[in-house]
Amino acid sequence: MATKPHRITRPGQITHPVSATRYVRRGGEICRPGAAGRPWRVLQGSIRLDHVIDDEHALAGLAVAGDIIGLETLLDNRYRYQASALVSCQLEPWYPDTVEEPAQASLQWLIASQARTVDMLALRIGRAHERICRLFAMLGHMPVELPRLRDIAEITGLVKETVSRTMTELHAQGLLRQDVRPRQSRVRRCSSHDAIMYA
Amino acid sequence: MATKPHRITRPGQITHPVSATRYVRRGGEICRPGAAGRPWRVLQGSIRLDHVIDDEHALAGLAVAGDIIGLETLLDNRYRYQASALVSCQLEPWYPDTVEEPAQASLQWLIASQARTVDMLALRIGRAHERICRLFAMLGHMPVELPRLRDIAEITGLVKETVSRTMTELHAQGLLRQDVRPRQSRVRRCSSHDAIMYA
DNA sequence: CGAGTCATTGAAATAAGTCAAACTGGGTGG
DNA sequence: CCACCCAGTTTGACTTATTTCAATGACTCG
Repeated sequence: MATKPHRITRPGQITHPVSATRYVRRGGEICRPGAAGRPWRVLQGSIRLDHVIDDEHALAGLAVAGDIIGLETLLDNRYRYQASALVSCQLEPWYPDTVEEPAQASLQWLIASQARTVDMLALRIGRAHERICRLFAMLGHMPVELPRLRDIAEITGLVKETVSRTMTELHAQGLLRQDVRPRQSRVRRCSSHDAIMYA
Repeated sequence: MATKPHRITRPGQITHPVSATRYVRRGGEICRPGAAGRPWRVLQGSIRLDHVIDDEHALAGLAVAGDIIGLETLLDNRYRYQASALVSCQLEPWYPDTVEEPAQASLQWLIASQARTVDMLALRIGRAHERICRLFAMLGHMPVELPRLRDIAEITGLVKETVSRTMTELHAQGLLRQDVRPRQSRVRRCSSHDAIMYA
């Protein structure tokens, strides 16, 4: 707080809504189902959405730069999915464009959502290295920061060991930049305080 | 024809448009991307949606009884996906409920779409028999008519041989009704005339 | 420094894919 | 009307990519 003024870790404590850009580090939780909140636009990074039911979680979607998450909050102010950062993310609050006709806009979101579904499904067929490369393509080619192997595994429907071996292979083939390795960075113990807000 | 009056096998030959209910037989095409059309409500049966690009097709979604397909036509009157009947289907034209606020309704569709995505993704992880059983659960337990093995395979991300073997297994375990076998019925040569309309 | 998570590696087990061949049954055309 | 055709299905033998299980190393964070 002292070194980073205006930092807020709890929703509802927004101090200076001048620029409410929100930074979430790799592995951090962005929102949880049932919690109150608003939609966000992803400025940077990539996000996984999970459907959580009885502490079982199932992959529900991916969001990359430009996408809007939490649209369902427009309905009743509640998140339906858990969102967590695959890599470090930058978000900004998003408000519906009142200029555009609401129904039209909603249809656009629907179409975008369905298009994303096609890509997601494709991440679960084919060989391991195909799946992983396809994922990287979705997240933006040549990522500087790599998602956790566990995340990659859960998204592609592989196990983490397979992902690890495949990544090693990809490195050997020069398909990944030398410096891009997943080994670094342990995800901070997730205590719902991973979000860092700048005012 | 003698025993089943009013049966028509070619579109364009609608005789009595009193009820525009549309019947499509297993394997039949319901709509194709780019074509003009309207939304339909699925009354019976189940449908696969495919994203077609350069005669490559990728599974894009599933629709079961109660679902509405072709919502995107509200935007520009054009279908985005190819829809074909996994099993024989009954459809009726669907019109947006003007009573409900459009944006609200659109959000509901979006939420439904995302929920369906979760289920679809689940069809591509786990063992073959788990995937297939999960699919049947989605399509409504204990289907009387079975989708083509090829469809089951493409939806679950397996190959048709694996599906065939697994089905045999399921039969042996009594998990499928004796009379429910996929072997019957060859899908009619698909010349865009598979729709059957009743007046 | 320990605790815990994440990543890596190896060896063995196996479920699923591949390739090939035969069967099936309903359309279709002669 | 019937033989043929063909998509769909079934089955077998073989291959292999991936999972599983287990153990170790690496790095963060408290």
